[in-house]
Amino acid sequence: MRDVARAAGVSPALVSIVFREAAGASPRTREKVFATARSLGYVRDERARGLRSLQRDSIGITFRLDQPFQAAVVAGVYDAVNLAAHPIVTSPTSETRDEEEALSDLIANRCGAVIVLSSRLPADRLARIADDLPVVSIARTVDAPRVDWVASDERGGIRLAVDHLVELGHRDIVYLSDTGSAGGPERLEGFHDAVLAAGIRDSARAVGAGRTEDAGSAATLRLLDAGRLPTAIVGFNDRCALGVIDTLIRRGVRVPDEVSVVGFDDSEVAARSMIRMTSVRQDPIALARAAAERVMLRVGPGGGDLPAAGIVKPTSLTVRSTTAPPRVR
Amino acid sequence: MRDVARAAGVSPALVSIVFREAAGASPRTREKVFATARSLGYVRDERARGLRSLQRDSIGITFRLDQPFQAAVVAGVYDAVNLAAHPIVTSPTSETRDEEEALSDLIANRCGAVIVLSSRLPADRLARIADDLPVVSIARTVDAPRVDWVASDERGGIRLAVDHLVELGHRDIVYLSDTGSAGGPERLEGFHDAVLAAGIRDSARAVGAGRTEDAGSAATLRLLDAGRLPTAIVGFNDRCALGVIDTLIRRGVRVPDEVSVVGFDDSEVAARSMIRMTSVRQDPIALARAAAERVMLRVGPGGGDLPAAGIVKPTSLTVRSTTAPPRVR
DNA sequence: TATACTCGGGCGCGGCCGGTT
DNA sequence: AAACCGGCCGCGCCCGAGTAT
Repeated sequence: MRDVARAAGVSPALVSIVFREAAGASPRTREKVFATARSLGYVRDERARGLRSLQRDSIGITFRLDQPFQAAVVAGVYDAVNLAAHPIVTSPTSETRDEEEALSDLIANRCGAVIVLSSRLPADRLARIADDLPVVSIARTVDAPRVDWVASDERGGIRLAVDHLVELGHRDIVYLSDTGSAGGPERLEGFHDAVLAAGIRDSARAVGAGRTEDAGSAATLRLLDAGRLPTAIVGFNDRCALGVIDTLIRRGVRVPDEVSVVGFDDSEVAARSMIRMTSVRQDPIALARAAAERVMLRVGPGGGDLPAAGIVKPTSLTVRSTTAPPRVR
Repeated sequence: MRDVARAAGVSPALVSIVFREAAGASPRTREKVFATARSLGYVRDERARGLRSLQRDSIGITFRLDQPFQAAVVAGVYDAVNLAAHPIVTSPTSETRDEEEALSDLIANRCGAVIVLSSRLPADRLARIADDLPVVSIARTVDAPRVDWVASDERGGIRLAVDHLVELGHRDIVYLSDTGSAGGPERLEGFHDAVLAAGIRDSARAVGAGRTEDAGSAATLRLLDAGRLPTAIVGFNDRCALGVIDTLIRRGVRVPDEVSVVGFDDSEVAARSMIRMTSVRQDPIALARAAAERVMLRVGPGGGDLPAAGIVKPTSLTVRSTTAPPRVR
């Protein structure tokens, strides 16, 4: 900043004024300062800025690196946030880097608020963090004071899937559940609701599986080996459903001729590949936008006093080629 | 830190000493300070730390959010870097957030070095950045002074693919190229080399395509409509190859019975789904580790004087179910 | 002399002051 | 009155120089 001031022939204080877009500089000077800064490749020191400006305005995000859906949400958050007012700090998790580490990085950077994606932390842990700074959870409902959340209508989504299958004529339906994941309990409840509403309680059932291709594959193998293959399977998510399809095909079971399969997320792989999977769609951009608005409200003046809000975004069903009427026996 | 000092009954400076693991504190005091810090939920302010400690030791990374391969590399970098000595700052790019923005964030955080993944910036731009701080490029060779790079053996990878196809009996091979992407030119050269070496120059050719499913699909449609379908297609990457397979199947062309397809990256989708794609494998962990070592060398004492290094990591071929001998006509 | 601890200055910036053109 | 200057403080921490056992 000193260098820019010297090069532009003005005082450092004026450069500061220009960069902050504060009053007290002529348009001509503004342009001159910006120009010299550009030619010097100068960028304000974000650390010093954050350190000095007492209000902590940056927004931290934790997300899982290997989850494309979460990547889409993160991209959406960047688009929805006013970056000039709220710099974003990302802190990814992975197989070997857990959420606590990721959060601790955000706290070390003194973020003014954090957005957690599909957090698997217990509600009371999130609540403890929310004592210090606003927490907005995406794709995970949190029943805690002061923790906001934005999630898809998981219940309704599974219901769309079941209704679609019932309409096609299916009654023998299996839902592959994963209650350990964010949204898992809601999806399971949604399945039970839908099954009751459709009056197929005796022929439909849920079994535990998981959120990966391997989990879907293993669950399918168990169904095959037990000789209890249904006419339709609803996967916990697209990855799980992919494992189902893969395994069925390998065992010579045709999809959708013999077994229909529905996924959840409507991720790119469901849409693009030769899979053409019928899937429950949740809108990452809508989730991101809602969370961004909420978090900007929180870091704004008086935002700390707002009661915790839960925002539900609708889901829809994308019908493709892995669902069809059951074979008549 | 003041609060911790007060609570522990010591001076702030001593707390600093303890947290830095520097000499000058008794084991008893150390434990007491850590204990009170833990009970207060205190984490050092990363911004102030970086501001004061003149040596800029943090490592910035830019990567593309919607590229799973890059996500794997980022996870690998976290594992390979000594995080206590070198905090990592991530700065993702997306459809709407370009590399320059991402880099500017890293510069604003005064990173001591940056790792760029599959950068599409021109070499002279990277060189200009490298005037100010060490730059290590992953999955993109850079011919510039002071810019290190770590990349897979793209040439050799394509050659593995072509040799595999030739061994199966293919002569009529098309390579779908994308010279606009990192590694693109090398892969194209590798294709030409391999074709020459195999003596199939008259029947093999490269055509422009792209790096997405749509690009692969469009190129395939052009081949189909021109009536010039080869017996084997090598995609620029897995996503491109996926588009190829998808389009072939929809047009009633069986894979691999009528046309063999090879991808590049050996990403999760190639391995897991019902695709079972033969693909050239590059090792994200090896790339990450090499880059991490290089960057830690650079930020270390005397690291600035090292000449630029290019490190090539070997590729391999993962043979699955999308390649087979050509149909005898 | 060594070990344990304290003190004070300053990193780059923001924000406020009185003063000058 | 608007545009600008110079200076000072302090955000939270690091660190060299100092003090006390």
